[in-house]
This record gives sequence, C-alpha cells and structure tokens, in this order.
Amino acid sequence: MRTSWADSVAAAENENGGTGTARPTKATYVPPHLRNRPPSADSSAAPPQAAPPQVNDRPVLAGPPGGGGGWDRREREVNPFANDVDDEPEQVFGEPENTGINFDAYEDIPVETSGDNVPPPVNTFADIDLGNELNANIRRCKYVKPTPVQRHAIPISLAGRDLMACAQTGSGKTAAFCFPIISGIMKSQQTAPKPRGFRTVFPLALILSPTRELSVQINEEAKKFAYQTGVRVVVAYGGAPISQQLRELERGVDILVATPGRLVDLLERARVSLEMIKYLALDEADRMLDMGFEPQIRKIVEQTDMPPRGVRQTMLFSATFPKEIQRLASDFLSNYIFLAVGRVGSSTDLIVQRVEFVHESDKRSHLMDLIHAQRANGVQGKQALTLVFVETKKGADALEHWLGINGFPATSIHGDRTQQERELALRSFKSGNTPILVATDVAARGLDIPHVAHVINFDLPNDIDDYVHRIGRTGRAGKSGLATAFFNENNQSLARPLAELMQEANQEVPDWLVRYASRASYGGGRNRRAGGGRFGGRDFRRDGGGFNRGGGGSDYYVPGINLALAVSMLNSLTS
DNA sequence: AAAAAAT
Repeated sequence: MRTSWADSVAAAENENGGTGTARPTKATYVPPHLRNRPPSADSSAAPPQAAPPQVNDRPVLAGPPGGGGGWDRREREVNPFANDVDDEPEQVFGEPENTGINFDAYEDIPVETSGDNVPPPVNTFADIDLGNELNANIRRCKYVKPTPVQRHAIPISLAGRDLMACAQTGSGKTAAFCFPIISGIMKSQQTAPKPRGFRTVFPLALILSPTRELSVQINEEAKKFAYQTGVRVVVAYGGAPISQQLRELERGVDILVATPGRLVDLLERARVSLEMIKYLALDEADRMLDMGFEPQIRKIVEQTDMPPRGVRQTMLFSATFPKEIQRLASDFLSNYIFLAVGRVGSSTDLIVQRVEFVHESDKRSHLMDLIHAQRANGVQGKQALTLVFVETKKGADALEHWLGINGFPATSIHGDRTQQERELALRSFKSGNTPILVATDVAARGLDIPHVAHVINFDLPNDIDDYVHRIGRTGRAGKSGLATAFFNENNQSLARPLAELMQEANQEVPDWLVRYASRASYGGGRNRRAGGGRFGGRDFRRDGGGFNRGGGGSDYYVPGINLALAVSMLNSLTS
C-alpha cells in the first residue's frame, strides 16, 4: 500500500526540517523520489535550515562518508553482488579463472590519445581518489587493477573532459565511464531544479545504449559500482511494462540507463527531465549515431532541456568508430580527448579466427559438423556455448527450428521476439541450459556472456565493424575464443576488409580469401577502412590536419593494409 | 537490404 503524495510531502518535510524550494502552489517542493520514504529515525541528520535541498538524496552527502547518521536507504538496497557465485563457473566449465580478467593479455596494449592537455594515465585504483564506498565496490567486484581503457579514461573523465574512446567491450569499458560518474555525483552538491510536474524526475547522468539487453547489463553493472554509495541507478527500456520503470524512477534516480525509444517516451510524458544532466555517456556510440539511431539521439541530446555540450560532460565509447561517425559525434562533444586502446581480442590472437568457404546450401550441414566437434570439447556433460549469428530474424527462427528438430538444444534472440522471450533466451544460453544461441545483430554488441567458446558467423555481416563486434562476444576479458565464418560468393564485399583484419590479427588467411580480396574493387567502398589501423580507430581530427599529435609522437598504429599489401599477399601465394 | 528502437 503506497502512501499518498501529500503524506510523503509531510514525511519529507519532516526529514528536511521543512526546507525546500518554494513552489507557487505548494509550500515545499519535494522531488518525487523523496516521497514514500519511511520517516527517518534520525531527522536531525539534516540541519534545521539545511541549504540547499538535495535533488538526489544520498547518505554520503548527509554525513561523513561511509559513516553515519541519518536514515539509511542502504538497508533496503538490494545487494547486487548476491547472485555472484564465485566458484560456480569453475565447477561447470572446469576452467581456472580467479580475477576474471587475464591481465597478461593486457601487457603492451597499444594506446593512443590525442587532444589538448591529456591527463596522464594512472596505474592503480589507489592512484585515483574515487572514495571509500566506490573502492569497496571495486574490491567486491574483485578488480585488482585498472584495465588499459580504465587507466586512461578514468583520469580524463575525472578531469571533467569530454571523451571519445575506442575500446573493446569486455575490457572494462562500463566501469571506465561509471566510476567517474558515480564519484562525481557523490562529490557534487546539487540544488533542486524548478519543478516541472509533480512526477518529473531529474537524473544527473544519462547512459544510452542501442539494445535493451545491453541497457539491462549496464544497469546491473552500474548497480554494483553504486552499491551503498547512495547513488541511484534506474534502467528504462522498451518491450517491458512501463509502470514498473515509472515506479523505480519515482523512488529517485541519479543515473538513468536507457534505450532511446523508451527515453523519448518518458520525456514526452514529462516523467523525466534532462535539465540536470551533468554526464552523458553513449555506449556503442558509433551504433547510436548511425543512420537508424542518429535522429533519435539528436532529438534527445539537442532538442530537449539537456544542458549543451561544454556544460554537461559527454563520453562516447565503442570498439569501432568510423570516421564519418566521428564527424557526427563531434557535434555532441566539446574540446574532447580521443582515446584508442588496442582491442583485447579481435586485434590479438586471443580469438582464433577461421573462415571457411561454404555454399549457401551447405551451411546447415556444415554447422552441424562444427557443433558436433564442439560437443566433443564439452566439459562435464555441458556443451560449450556456441553463438550463431545470422542476418535476418526469419533466418534466426528457421535455423533455431531446424536445430531443434535435429536434436540440438538451441534458442534464439532477435527483434521480432517478445522482450520476455529475448531475456529468457539469453538467460537460458548463459546458464548453459541451451548452449546454442541463434542471434541477429541484436546480440552483436556489448553483451558480456562469459564462456562463449565459439562464435559462428553463419551469415557474414555486410559491414566489417559488425564482424568485429560479433566475434568480440568470445575471447572476453582476455580469455581465448574461436570465431568461425561461413564465406561464399554473397560476401565478396567483405573479402578485403576481412582479409585485412585477419592479417592484422596474425590470423591465417586462406588463399582463396586473398584471391577474393584482391579481386574486390579498389578505391574505397563502404568497407574500406579510412585511415587504416585496427586499434579501434584513429582520431578523425588528425586527418583534417592541424591537430597536434599527442602522447609524445609514438605511433602504435599498424598501417592500413592497402592495395600494395593485398597484391603482395597475392604474389606471395602465387609465386 | 537488414537490424535495432515506443505504444
């Protein structure tokens, strides 16, 4: 039974000592999330003339960090670490892993930064003042030391700088933008905004992602990082009942994790205002700014009450960042720093990439052979997880069905399935219950699924960046993985970029693929990589000239593989 | 041409 708004106002007034921002009609404005709170056991924690009232009430601001008096929301906060079962993965998969991250794989990772006055990287979490609460959560997460992207991105963010970062998901990207946001919110003293409607909430940080499942995942991670900091994280996405999300929002929100469509809905209903946004993070930013999403993102960022660039702090993250998209993205950034961290995985030999020439009509039987081989590698009766990418939703349904009638335990995830089905499929796959997941590109980006042993590109994507994201679902956190692609005459446009990518990752490139690659038209199709280099990208501002090289001039970039290389590859094999 | 994202 929920208390009425008036009751909560009274309760909040009691807590606040009756102070607050004046409203024309009400004596006291109480932000929605302050309603419905149980009366405080220690209302004296807030001084009688507490100034200015907090928009986002959090214990750390009411008293000394980590200690203290006042009411305590912590008691009611769900422990996000409760489901972390440390030993379970080892028992099931028989694979020793202690820290979760294989740090040996991070040695000598090339890093490049550019921009004005780049803050230097840190080597340990202790080098950064993130606060006791956040440090405790870092320990709970068993993070021993920062990953390369964290080492560089966190100081940049803490310095208040805008950031465009290229780094593979699974290399600790979420923490890289969450830590500074949480730390910044804890340190900030917010003043109450002008109330809009009774039920409008004012998040301080907005994290956008291109798929619902990725938003769910970011929310789960962010909740761990924010545990007992008093910083509230709420997720909003489509396909799920909005009522529950509204209730969560009303309980208070500092960090809102959302997919674009549902956020627009919330903005139109005036249930969310972006007026107080201090931090904007776009995950998979290149996807967020591609043709399908860009208008929506522009609407959210440029046509709402969100503070303009330069006022808010903006952070864009992705594993890939095509130059055209960088140009678009620079609209949202102010004097930003570009950071490229060599990918752990797709750029190294942690992921073994194979390409096989398979005619369309042979794909199913070939897939069956691969899965049979995989089954032999299963541990304790559990089959290793295999993620099969197809191009279309219909194709996903058809393949799932075909696998089913042939006795393979498969499920599928794509945009025509209900959200419930999608989340069930993902859970069933993660648990090993259905060790084969057939997926469209909805699952290509960002999803952290431990123990995916094999990614199969049953249908290759048309864009090499999509391939990079897909195979990144294996070889997570520095572990090894296998990626197999079925290539045939329908994939000619991908031949060159694929051959180049594999070559750069020291993978064995089959002769026939080199021939396809050299046959492909020269001179820059959509798939030609501007600027070359596979370390996630290169700052497009440099290509326009006039931009200083940062980082003391060391250049880790592998030169783009060009016509000359393709020809020499071909020559070496025909000689 | 396809996929994703609001109802």
